[in-house]
Amino acid sequence: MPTIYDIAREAGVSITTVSNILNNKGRFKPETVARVLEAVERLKYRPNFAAKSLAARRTNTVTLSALLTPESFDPLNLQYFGAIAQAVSRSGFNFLLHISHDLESFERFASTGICDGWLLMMIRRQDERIALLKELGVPFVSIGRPDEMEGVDIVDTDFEQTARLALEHLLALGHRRIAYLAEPLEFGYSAIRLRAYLACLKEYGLEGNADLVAETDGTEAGTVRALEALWSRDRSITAIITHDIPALTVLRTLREWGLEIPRDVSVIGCSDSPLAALADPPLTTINLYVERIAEAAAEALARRLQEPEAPPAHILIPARLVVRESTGPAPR
Amino acid sequence: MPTIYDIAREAGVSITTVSNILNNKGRFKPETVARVLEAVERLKYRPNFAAKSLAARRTNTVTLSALLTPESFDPLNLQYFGAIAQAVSRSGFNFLLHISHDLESFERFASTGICDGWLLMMIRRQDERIALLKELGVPFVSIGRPDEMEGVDIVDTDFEQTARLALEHLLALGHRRIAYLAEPLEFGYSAIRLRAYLACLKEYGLEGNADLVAETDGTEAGTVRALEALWSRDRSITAIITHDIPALTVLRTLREWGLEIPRDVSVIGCSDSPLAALADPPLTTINLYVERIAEAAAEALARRLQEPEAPPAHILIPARLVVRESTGPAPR
DNA sequence: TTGTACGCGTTATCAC
DNA sequence: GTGATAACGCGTACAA
Repeated sequence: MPTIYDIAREAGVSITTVSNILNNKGRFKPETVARVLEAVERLKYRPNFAAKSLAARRTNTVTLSALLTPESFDPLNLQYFGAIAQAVSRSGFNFLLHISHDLESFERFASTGICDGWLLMMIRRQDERIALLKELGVPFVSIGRPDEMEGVDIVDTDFEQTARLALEHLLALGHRRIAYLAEPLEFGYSAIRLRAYLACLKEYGLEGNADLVAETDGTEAGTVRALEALWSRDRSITAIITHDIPALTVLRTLREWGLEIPRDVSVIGCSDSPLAALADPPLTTINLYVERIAEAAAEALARRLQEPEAPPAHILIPARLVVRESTGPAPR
Repeated sequence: MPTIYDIAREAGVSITTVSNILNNKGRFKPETVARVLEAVERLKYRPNFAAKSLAARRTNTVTLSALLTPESFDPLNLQYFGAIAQAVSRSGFNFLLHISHDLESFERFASTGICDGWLLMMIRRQDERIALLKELGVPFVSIGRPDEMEGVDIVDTDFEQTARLALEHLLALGHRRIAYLAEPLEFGYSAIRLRAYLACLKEYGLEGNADLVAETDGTEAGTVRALEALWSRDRSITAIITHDIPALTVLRTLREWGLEIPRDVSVIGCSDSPLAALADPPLTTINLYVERIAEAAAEALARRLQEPEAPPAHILIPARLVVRESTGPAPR
C-alpha cells in the first residue's frame, strides 16, 4: 500500500501539499492539483484509516448499534439498516453496523474510539448502552425512547399518532368493540404505544375497551394465549390492534378458530414490516417512514457532532395508514 | 479519554509495562499486574483503536460485507449477521458489518485498511468485490460461490445435497411429477441449485421432470407468472421444489386457485428462513446450519490471515431436511 | 523487570 | 502556494 510520501515523491511536492489537496484545504495551482491527483490514481493511493483517525483525532465514522435477540428477526430491521446506511453516507460519514450480543462487546467496541458517534436502535426501557455512552462522553442519538429521555437526542415514531390512525380507521369502519394486543411491555415502544392508545380511547369516549387489552410475551404461543384470554373475556370483539409480527400469528389463529378475516374480525398491525404485505390476507398496518426516521437520526447525530453543546432534540416522525385486506366493515 | 501514559503514571510504571501487561507479553510481578489493571479499571482506559492499528500495522478486525438490494429483506440474513458476528468474535477478532449500496462505497471502505480481512456474503456470479479485493491483495473469504472460484477461499451450502434432500423426501412420499421453481438464475446459488437438481433428477431416472422447471424474476408477480406457466404446461404436478421466499407466494397462490396444501400439492422450500415456520401451512424446507457456515467462514479467514500463502479452501456445509406441514403423500 | 526512544501514516501549525 | 516539523497514542527494539 502506498503512503502519502509515495504520492508526494511521484508528484514532486511535499506531503503537506498532498494532504491539503486531498482534503480540499487552501488554494493550489490547478497544475499541482492535477499532478497530485494523477499520482493518486496511478498508485491507487487511499489514506490509511488508522493514521488519519489518529492524527485528526476523529474518525469521520458513525456506527449503528443493533442488538442480537431471538425476536429481532423482523425484516423491518433490514430496512432500517439499509436506510440508515444510506442516510449516514449521504451526511458524509463512513457507516458501520455493530451487532452486539451483550453489553460487554458493545463497550469494548465503543470505548476504542473507532467511531465519532453512535446511532442506537432496538432501545430498551433502561438501555445500558445509553448509560455507558453518556459516561464515556461519546455522542449518540437514540432511535426509540428509553424511560429516561433527559439530555438525550431522540428520534422516534410518533406513536401517539399511530394509535389514533389505527383507532380512527376502525371506528370509521363501524367497529366499537376493539381489542388491543400489546407486545412485551418491557419493550419501551410497546409501553408507549399502549399508553397512547389508552389516551386515544378516552378521547373517543371508549374507555370501556380498556379492558380488552392483553400482552404477548413475544412468542407465538404467548400470542395465542393472549388472544385466547381476550376471546374468553369478550366474544363480541370485532377488531384487534396489534403489531405486525404478532398480527401474523393472530391472523392464523383466528382462521384456525373458523373465523374469516376481515368478515368476522378486522386486524390491524403496526410498522408495515415487509412481512405485512405477504400475510394472508395482506395486513392493514401503519407505515413508519423508515427512510425519514433514518434521515432524521443521521441529521441529528451530525448536528450533535458539530455542536456538542446544543440542546438535545426530541424528534417524532409521523406515520401513515396502509390499508390492505385485513380490515373491513364491522359485522352487524 | 485516558492514554497509556495516564495508566503508567497512575500505576507508577512505564508505558512498556502497561502495554506488555495488557497484551500478555512477558512475566510480571503479580503486584505490578494488579496495580496496572486497577488503574485501567479506575480510569476506564481502553487502547485507542487507531493508534493500536497504526503501530501494529494490523487492526485485528474483520468485516462482513452485505449488499443492499430490494430482495435482501429475507430475515435469514439477520440470522447470518448474528451468527457471523458471534463466530468472528469467538475467533478473537473485532467484528464489523458493512452494508454497501454500490461498489464505490465498498471500495472506499476496503482500501482504507480499516480491517485485516473480509467476509463476503450475497455473492453474485461475477462479484466485483472479489475482483477488487484480489487486486488490492486484501484477504477475504467468500460465503457463496462466484462463477470464477479459482484461487478464492469459499464456504457455501452443499447445494448438491440440498437438491437430493428435497427430491428424496418427495419421492418417498410417492410424488413423481415434481416441478422446480428457480429464483433468478443471475444469482449464483440459484444456478448452482438448479444444476444440482437436474443432475439429481437424472440419477433417479426422472429426466422427464426437467421440463417442469420455471424461473421467477424475484418479484411476487413473477413468481405467480412462473407458477401459471408451470400449471399450464402440466396439470398433473403434485409437488413443487423452490426457495423459501417464493414458496410463500406459491402457498398463497395455490390456495387462491382452490388447491389445498399438502392434500393436492406439496411444497418444499430451501434455506429455512424464519419466515418458513410462520408460513401457512408451516413450510417444509432445508435448514442450512447457518451457525456452521458462519463458523467455517470465520475459521477460514482466520487461517488465511495467519497463512497468506496457504492453498485456497473450498468448504461445503451439509444441510438437513426440516419436515413441517406443507408436504404430504402424493394424491392418487 | 523496567525505561527510553523511535516508527506507524496522517493532520495541524507555522514559517517561508 | 508550498514545505518542515511536531503531534496523535501505541508497540517494540534496545539499553539498563
